Amino acid sequence: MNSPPITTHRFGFDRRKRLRTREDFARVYQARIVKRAGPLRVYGKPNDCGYGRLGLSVSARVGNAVTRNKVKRMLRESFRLLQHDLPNGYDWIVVVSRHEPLELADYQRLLMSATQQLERQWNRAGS
RNA sequence: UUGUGCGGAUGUGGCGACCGCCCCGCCAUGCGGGGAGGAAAGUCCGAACACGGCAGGACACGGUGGUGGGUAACGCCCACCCGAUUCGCCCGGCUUGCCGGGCGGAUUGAGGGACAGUGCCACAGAAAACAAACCGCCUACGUCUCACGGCUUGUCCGCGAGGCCGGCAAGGGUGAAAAGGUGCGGUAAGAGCGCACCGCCGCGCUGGUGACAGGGCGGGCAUGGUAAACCCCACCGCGUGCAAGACCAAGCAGCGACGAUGGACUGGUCCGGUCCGAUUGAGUCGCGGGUAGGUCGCUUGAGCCCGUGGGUGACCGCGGGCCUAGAGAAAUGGUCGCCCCGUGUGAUUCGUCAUGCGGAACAGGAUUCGGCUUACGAUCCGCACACCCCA
RNA sequence: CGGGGUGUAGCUCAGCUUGGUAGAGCGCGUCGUUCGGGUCGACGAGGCCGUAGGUUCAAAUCCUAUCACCCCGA
Repeated sequence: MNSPPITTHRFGFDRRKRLRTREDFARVYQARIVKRAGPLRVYGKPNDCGYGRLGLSVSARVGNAVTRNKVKRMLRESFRLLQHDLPNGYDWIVVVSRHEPLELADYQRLLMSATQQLERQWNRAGS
């Protein structure tokens, strides 16, 4: 309580940790490794950055601009808080289909299970 | 008092802690400052700005449509005019519960022209647009037949009934609409046939910037509806849109067909203007190849606030103050605590206390402004209606 | 962000230009044909023309707003 947790982890989420170009997205999509988790489809592919990066794809079918923004904020916040617990060194793309927005904890749980399944799949393919 | 509808105003409360996001600045591992809306929405209008070398003319096409004003401009806003609906009061008429007129209030109108022309008006109905006559009404005039009466015995007169030729458009009926309305006179019956009032048309007068209003003279009346049908008139409009466009960097590969008073700039056509071009090929079409990175445009603007003056008002002038997102796979969020508000439950010494839930609707900048339209929880204000209470 | 289009029977569409009767094919139901089914033939049901206003005597059609879906543009 009176001693704040001393952590070496930082929970920032700046522009370097996002997928920003057409090539970034195309490279992950072309790996064609995808897991479904509730309303989310998560694509994953290892990168050589040494940290995880996130890209979001939320089409207009999900809802109007307000609900799209809300979903994207939830997913970014989930990734930000979980970024040291998720499998390290991957590029992720989360594609969202139409649904009612969920709580933050639900998105965190969905993201965690999908990324762990993807890592197992990559390890099997590598070995 | 409560509820509903319409119109208007406000637009997710305050403080703090931690973890974060976008932009800017600095004495730069950090610190400081700024960070969604009234509709940011729909993209329905109008502009700014950019490019098309110039942005010009005619036709076509599209838009707007009472008048005057506001504005950079508008299809927006303001004031006024006119019409429609409704309510109240007054007057007149009669068939006494309806019709007509005047005044006032409220609401409302995409509100130029239907005597420039063309088209359409289904069904019903006799007739749907230089009127006509189904039922009906009439027998005065003309004529025929029959009955009766008269005396001057006739191709006579009177009277009555019926028919024909006719007269009429009041009433019935049809329809969304039937060719001015009401009343009186008039007539064989009727009718603007005549008159009064109202309406309509023409001419001129007065008032008003004007739409228009008022009254005068003349005309018995012609001129149905539809222009959110074509169209006519007046006014406006060149096209494309920040994915406009300017610059930098990177990268590639060409091949085939067609092709000449031809092609490009412009789009629907033509004119004007500019440029390119003649088989060593302007350009068009098809196939194929390369790039999808960066900087600028990018936020100081018909800007906002306050005061003051002018104007009925929209709005405008003057003075002072302020700088208020500018990112581009695209930011303004999450967790928690306290206060505050609403509400449920329990306790209560009726002052409150404890605890649970909720703090919201419509919705988020994407070049920028001015409008319009649509969406919207709660609170407040105004109007209308309903209900309840009191008198 | 900008530009354009479509909503009509269960499905695919016509009708809208020039306003008065809502139609076609497939599908569905009943009957006939057949031993039975298919094919074929006859008859029939099924529509607030996406929604809401307006113009008109009259609107699927004309005008305005709104909702949903689809396409195109560096």
